[in-house]
Amino acid sequence: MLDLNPAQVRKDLAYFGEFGKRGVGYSVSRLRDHLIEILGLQTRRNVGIVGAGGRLGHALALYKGFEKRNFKVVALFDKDPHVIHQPVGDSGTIHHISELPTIVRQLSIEILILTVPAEAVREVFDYILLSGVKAVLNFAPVKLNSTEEICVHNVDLAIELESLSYHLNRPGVNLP
Amino acid sequence: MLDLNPAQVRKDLAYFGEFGKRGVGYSVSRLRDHLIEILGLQTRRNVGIVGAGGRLGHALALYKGFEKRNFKVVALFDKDPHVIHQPVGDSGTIHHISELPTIVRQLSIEILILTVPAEAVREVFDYILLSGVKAVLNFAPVKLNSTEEICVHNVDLAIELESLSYHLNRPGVNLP
DNA sequence: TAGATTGTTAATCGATTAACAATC
DNA sequence: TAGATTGTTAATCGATTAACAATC
Repeated sequence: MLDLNPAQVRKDLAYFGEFGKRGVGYSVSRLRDHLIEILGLQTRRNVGIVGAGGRLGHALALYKGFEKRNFKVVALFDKDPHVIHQPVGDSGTIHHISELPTIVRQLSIEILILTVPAEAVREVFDYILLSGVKAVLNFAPVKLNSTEEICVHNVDLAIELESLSYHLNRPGVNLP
Repeated sequence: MLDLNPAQVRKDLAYFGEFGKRGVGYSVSRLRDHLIEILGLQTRRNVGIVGAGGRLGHALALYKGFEKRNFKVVALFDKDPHVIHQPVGDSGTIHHISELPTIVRQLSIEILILTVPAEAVREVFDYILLSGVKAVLNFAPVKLNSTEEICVHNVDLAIELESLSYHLNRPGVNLP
């Protein structure tokens, strides 16, 4: 499914330890447990959404898929005074971003999802750095770089479309 | 900004042609034009959203950022009879997915964005294959593989969080 | 013992980087 | 000519794959 050959799978697993028995194979359920452990997926992670007043933030706040994968949206933030105190689903009401550092610590939030417009990113990111959070998933079309302090994953929807546009121009170069 | 060295930039450009003058450098605006040409971003691409009745589909349908990057959402689709004929922004009303193949051809849609629940993916993807569209951006948590026929990019939000979870477990391994 | 499968070492391949001739 | 910068070839590095001993 992932286009890997057996040697590569064994090599990658070897990086973390020995999980199989020579001549026998791997126990699927025990291997699964090891992978959950390696990825840190045993413990539920608390997540906050910054820009929850926007449509994307709203959609993600109400998305049921995160709970199934052991992530829980526990707090919502926005800059716009009009949406503050608005309730969204069962993640409580929207807080002003100035409260972010305090609430992140109070609720042990480990990951922040950023869904603010490009213009707001710099200001909001300062609050995020202040909060001490170590992981950010950024949907704003502004690349944020990871540092020793904080790990950022950037998801830029327009770039995804641009990448598909490139493939449309050269048929046959589809495959991975 | 991208952590590339000069040699790598020259190498990558060389793959597509010669865009600079030795001893002088690159003309920024002409290089920009060449890159736009290579990525196929001169022409506006028509986009359809499948699963526009859901919150994510709805958010993407109303997102202003795509137009700025030369993509236009021209049609919306869903399976749910309750949302059919509902208007969303200025992309018209929501059509039933059975109309997808016809409308894709009528409106010259080149890219489809998939925002349906996991259970609906298989059924919907059959209509997509039927439509002959060559590029798909899939947000459903079900990996779809590219073929000679169709190029699929998968964006799985839960996997992004899981990846961040892994980094939370090993501080210092943040950098790219 | 014969067959199978792991973990690991060695060989291969491709991508990144360094070096340099060509050019302004 | 001296200095700078490209395009390209060669060297280096790392990742993938193949081979094989260890083990059941």
